[in-house]
Amino acid sequence: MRQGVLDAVIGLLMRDGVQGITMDRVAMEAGVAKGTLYVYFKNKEEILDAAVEASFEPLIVELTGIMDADKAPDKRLEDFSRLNLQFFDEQQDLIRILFYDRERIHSEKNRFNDDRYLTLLSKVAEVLNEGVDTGLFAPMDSMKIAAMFIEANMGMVMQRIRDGISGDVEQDARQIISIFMEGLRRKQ
Amino acid sequence: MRQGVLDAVIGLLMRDGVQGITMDRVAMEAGVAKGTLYVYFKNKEEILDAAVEASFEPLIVELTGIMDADKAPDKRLEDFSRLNLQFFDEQQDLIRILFYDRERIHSEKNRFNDDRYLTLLSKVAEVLNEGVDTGLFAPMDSMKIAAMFIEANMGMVMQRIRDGISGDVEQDARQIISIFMEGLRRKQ
Amino acid sequence: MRQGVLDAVIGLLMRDGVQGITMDRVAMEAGVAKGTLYVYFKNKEEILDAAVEASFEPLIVELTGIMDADKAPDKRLEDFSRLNLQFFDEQQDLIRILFYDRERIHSEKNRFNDDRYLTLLSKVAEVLNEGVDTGLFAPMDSMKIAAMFIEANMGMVMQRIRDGISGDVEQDARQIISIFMEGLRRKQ
Amino acid sequence: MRQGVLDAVIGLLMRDGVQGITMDRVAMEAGVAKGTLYVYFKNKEEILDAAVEASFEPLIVELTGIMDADKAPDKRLEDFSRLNLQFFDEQQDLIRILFYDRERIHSEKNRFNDDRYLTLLSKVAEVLNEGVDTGLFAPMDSMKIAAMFIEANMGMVMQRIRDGISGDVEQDARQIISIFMEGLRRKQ
DNA sequence: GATGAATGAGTTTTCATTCAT
DNA sequence: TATGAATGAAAACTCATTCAT
Repeated sequence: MRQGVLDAVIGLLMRDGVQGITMDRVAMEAGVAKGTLYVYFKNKEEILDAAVEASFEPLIVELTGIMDADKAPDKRLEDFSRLNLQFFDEQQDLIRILFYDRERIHSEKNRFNDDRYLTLLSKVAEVLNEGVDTGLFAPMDSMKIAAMFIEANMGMVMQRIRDGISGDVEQDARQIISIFMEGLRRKQ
Repeated sequence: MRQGVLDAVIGLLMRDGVQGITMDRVAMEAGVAKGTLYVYFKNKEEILDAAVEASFEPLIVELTGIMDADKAPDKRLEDFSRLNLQFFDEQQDLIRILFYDRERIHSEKNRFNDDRYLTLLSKVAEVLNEGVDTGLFAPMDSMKIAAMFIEANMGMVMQRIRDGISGDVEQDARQIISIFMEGLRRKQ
Repeated sequence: MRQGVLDAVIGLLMRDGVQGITMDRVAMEAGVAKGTLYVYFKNKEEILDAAVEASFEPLIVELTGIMDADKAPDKRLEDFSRLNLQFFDEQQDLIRILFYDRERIHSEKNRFNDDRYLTLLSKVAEVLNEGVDTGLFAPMDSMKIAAMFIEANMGMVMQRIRDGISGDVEQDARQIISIFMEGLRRKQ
Repeated sequence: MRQGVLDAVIGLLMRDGVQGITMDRVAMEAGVAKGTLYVYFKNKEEILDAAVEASFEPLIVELTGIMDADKAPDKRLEDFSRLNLQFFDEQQDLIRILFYDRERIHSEKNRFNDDRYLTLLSKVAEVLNEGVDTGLFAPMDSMKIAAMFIEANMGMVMQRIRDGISGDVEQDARQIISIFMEGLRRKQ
């Protein structure tokens, strides 16, 4: 039931965007009565939050798993990029939710989203630090670089979407890693 | 008058976010009657768009100028990063608007924002292409890299804000450029 | 407009009681759109409070005037009783509101009603004190006696209503005063 | 079970007032399922009525007993006042219920409350009549005076509560009786 | 008897927009 | 131009009641 409602929200979110979400529509889409929504969720905000949470859960879990994997740091970052691109290729409409989500990141109300994002951020920073410790990377302010890395990945995701998912994931993931590993400069 | 209304919207957007914008509040903040808003703007959407346009106009103009400057491509990218960081250091509340704006980028309604963003994106891509042409950069899919670059810059901006604007702009700008130029890998 | 809404509320309150008040009905009765109600009042509670306030305003004003009149204290109390009985004879449906109102008096939310009631209470107590000062009354805890006096008057009002407004006002007012002046005991 | 539900209602009534009563809350407070309430009571109204009935039962029983006691009428009235003050000193939150109850007295639905109140009223009137018959009191419209007496007692109760239960019960009870017996006028 | 999930009609509230002045 | 009172459609939310288990 709860899950059914969340699925309905995700569906509507994908189809009509955040502004298109009304409790009426959610109820209809979920095939329950409007009042039922309030049995499981306190109010609209809570439904939206739960839906966003639910839709990114799998990605977060997998990305976190990757960050903890037993591989070289640069390989893990590459896996991160690959998985990220894949996920949004398949769920590109979720981008819209992501932006909804991101806006909330900086709102005072929603600590949870902050936490989730920040946890991932820290995980990436840890991997960068590992890379520094093992002599793979030069010393850096790892939190800032982690933020850059995540956002750069999202930039690539969005550009792919604008292009209509052109090019394959593998190649774009390597492209990201190549830049972060080697920079843009031509090697002579 | 028109400008006063736009300033009011910006103020509200900064203070309360997109959800906090109502025509009532805009009118009150601008010190005009609600009906007056409709003398200058067709509807709410137009007001929002115009306000976002107005607030990012200076940044866009300057960034565009930088992209067209007569400097080496890598220097121009460095200037881009520096200006970007500076702008958001001074106007960090505008971040909220940015997210509003971003969400709209992917909505079907708002061609303008798309255009503005895409124009900048193209400008950056052009610079990258110039760099490729002059042998400074290796060949690349310049639109994707441009998207990554812009988003990576925003990642840095956001991390700076989360840190409470720690570290100076100059250093962080160089950090971004260093990564995109040289990558993360330790030089032996 | 505001007044029209209040009149509508009073009308509904008299006809259907507090529970029968809905914003829909109020709007319909007042002949305005539902939304208009929210132009003049913040919410339902405020409308109810304002309506109760408005309906007792005349009585309060007159009773206050009587308490300040230039007459002997016992005469003023007699006038109080007479006016009170008269008012509720004419507006007996307001009794219902009064009871609604009284409930609110002791709720934590509604300071205003408290104030209004307490002001009248103090006025009556003052008159009693004057009577004590001039040697007309024996010393007393005037606030408590004032409360008793007001409530005793309301008891009479209610019994008159239960009886179907039997007996004339003049006689019942004198009855009240006679008790408070002379007590129930038979004079030999 | 039934009693547990009634206790729950009383508790809620005391804590949050009439408006705060929902079947949900009653069920939760009583520690039963919502549906169970409908096994023992037909609907919400019946629950409220039964709860009010239950809470005033002890007072009513005792007051009635006092009215039937084998004492002089004025002594019985004094006992009435004393018991009344005591009861509400101990249960002052019940005042709220009383007002709820009073509102209902004048509604068409609730015959029971009316009956209960009117029974007490009649009892008091009977005592007054006895007093008249035995030559203790002057002739009077005993129902009206009974109503005044009861309400005057409630006025004292409420003033005591407003004062924070100042003064002792004994003294205030005597004060009420003194007024009804001798009036306010100074004895020379 | 007891449950509690589900209901949906009814209610309050919001707010972009209009329009007579 | 400027106003601001009025609108009403749409939205959020409440809660007494039912019913299959």
